[in-house]
Amino acid sequence: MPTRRERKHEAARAEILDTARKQMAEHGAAALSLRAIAREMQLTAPALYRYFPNRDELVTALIVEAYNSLADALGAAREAQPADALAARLFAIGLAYRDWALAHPQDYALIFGTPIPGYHAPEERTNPAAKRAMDVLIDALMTAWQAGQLDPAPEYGKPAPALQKQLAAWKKNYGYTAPTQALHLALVCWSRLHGLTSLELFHQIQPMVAAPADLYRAEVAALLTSAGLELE
Amino acid sequence: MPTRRERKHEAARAEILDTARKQMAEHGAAALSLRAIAREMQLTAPALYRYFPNRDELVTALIVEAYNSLADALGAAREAQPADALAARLFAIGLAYRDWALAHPQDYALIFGTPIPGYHAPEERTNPAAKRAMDVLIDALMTAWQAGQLDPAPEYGKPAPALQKQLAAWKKNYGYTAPTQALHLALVCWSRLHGLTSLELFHQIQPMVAAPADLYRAEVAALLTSAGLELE
DNA sequence: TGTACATCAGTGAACGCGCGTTCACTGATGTAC
DNA sequence: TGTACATCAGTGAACGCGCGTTCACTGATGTAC
Repeated sequence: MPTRRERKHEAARAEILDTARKQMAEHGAAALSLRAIAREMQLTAPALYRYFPNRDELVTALIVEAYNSLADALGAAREAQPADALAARLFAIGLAYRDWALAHPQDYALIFGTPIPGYHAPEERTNPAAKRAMDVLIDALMTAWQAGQLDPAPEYGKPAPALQKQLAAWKKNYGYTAPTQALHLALVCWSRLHGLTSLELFHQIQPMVAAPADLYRAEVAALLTSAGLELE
Repeated sequence: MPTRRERKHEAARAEILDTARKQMAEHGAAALSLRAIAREMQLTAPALYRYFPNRDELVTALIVEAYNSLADALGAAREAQPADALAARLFAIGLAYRDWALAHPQDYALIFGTPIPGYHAPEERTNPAAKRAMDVLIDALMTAWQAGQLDPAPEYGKPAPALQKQLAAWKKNYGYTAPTQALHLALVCWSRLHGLTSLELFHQIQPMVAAPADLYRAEVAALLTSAGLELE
């Protein structure tokens, strides 16, 4: 049972993170500064040290929250589809990836963009959060596999021995029960969703295709084909 | 005919850019600073203003050079394959994309990562350089199309009308003669190469698959299948 | 219920640092006659 | 070939700025008896 004081402390901490996110949205993740956050909150900078031992810890907290936010968004998109509509679920997850990125561009940049100079993420804390997001994809594919609906296109059918070995190691490390084929597909899905999203968010693709939504949708559909899943 | 003085000026300018690249490699693109460059060159900071009117101009020059370097690398990879081995050429381009990124991580981050805070790229100068790189891909696909070897997989066969319209606009804008199908495939290739490369370079994928080379190679192979091209 | 004490939030001044950019300047390198 | 002048490279001091972090402190909020 948290005391009144503890609750206040947590609320203040949350407000700092919110303000930080707001700053990121305005000036970019790399421009994050304790002083600017304090200024916006009408506090002096040293006050923040009651809540975070230093700037890096604040950044780490933001990263972890960003991964969780992404995982929640992907999970919610999946749950919005009927439990037995496996293709629709994967499709929804695919679209949700880009939607989340567009809605939280700075969180996206924080996670997937250039690392902030001078900051090094403590992997033992960021990896579990990252895994949560990845697991939404893996679960969707594993469920499809269990239902006998996963039928990878030939090019993804038989991973080469070298790749097979890597996938097996990953599977063992993380304790997955899905076949390595499904894990391979999960990585493929992620990287293909990520490729277009990243190019769009960092303004690489707009000079060529101004509104990449349709391009993205087509790629998600192609992804389903690669997995052997069919909508409807 | 450049005078001796002009040649010296150009050489000094080039040395500044080299030093900047070196600094990027050490501390990241976002930490670029005129003073640090001057320090390393044993100059005072104001001296750099003889060569660049301000910091942003230097960053722009670095970006343009990075795009050109990428375009050169992709072009060289293509040329290293026989002119009639169209599949092999596309495969080589695909592998070269990642190789270049691994060899020039900071140039890659500068181009494709989070934009540097406070810097806004002048598109009229960076776009043409970006186009040079993209054109290597498009050329390869267009050549394959002209040779009647391009046979897109069904999922990429018929772009939906909305997408078709976007592709047609791009084609017209840039004056391409390739069919929109080939242009679509070029974007797909790029985004799929980019997705994995970006995840690897920004250390997203290593916790799962420590050595992503095989995964990447498999994706490039899958890409050829999507285009209907066959190696050998 | 009231008092004595401990805990915590936040302040204000200061630390040493690095940044981009300007300015008036010195000295060397080139050019014109 | 020598001299007078213009051009350019680079200096050193200064500008105003923002940063993360430390420290000793005040005042308010809670706790124990």
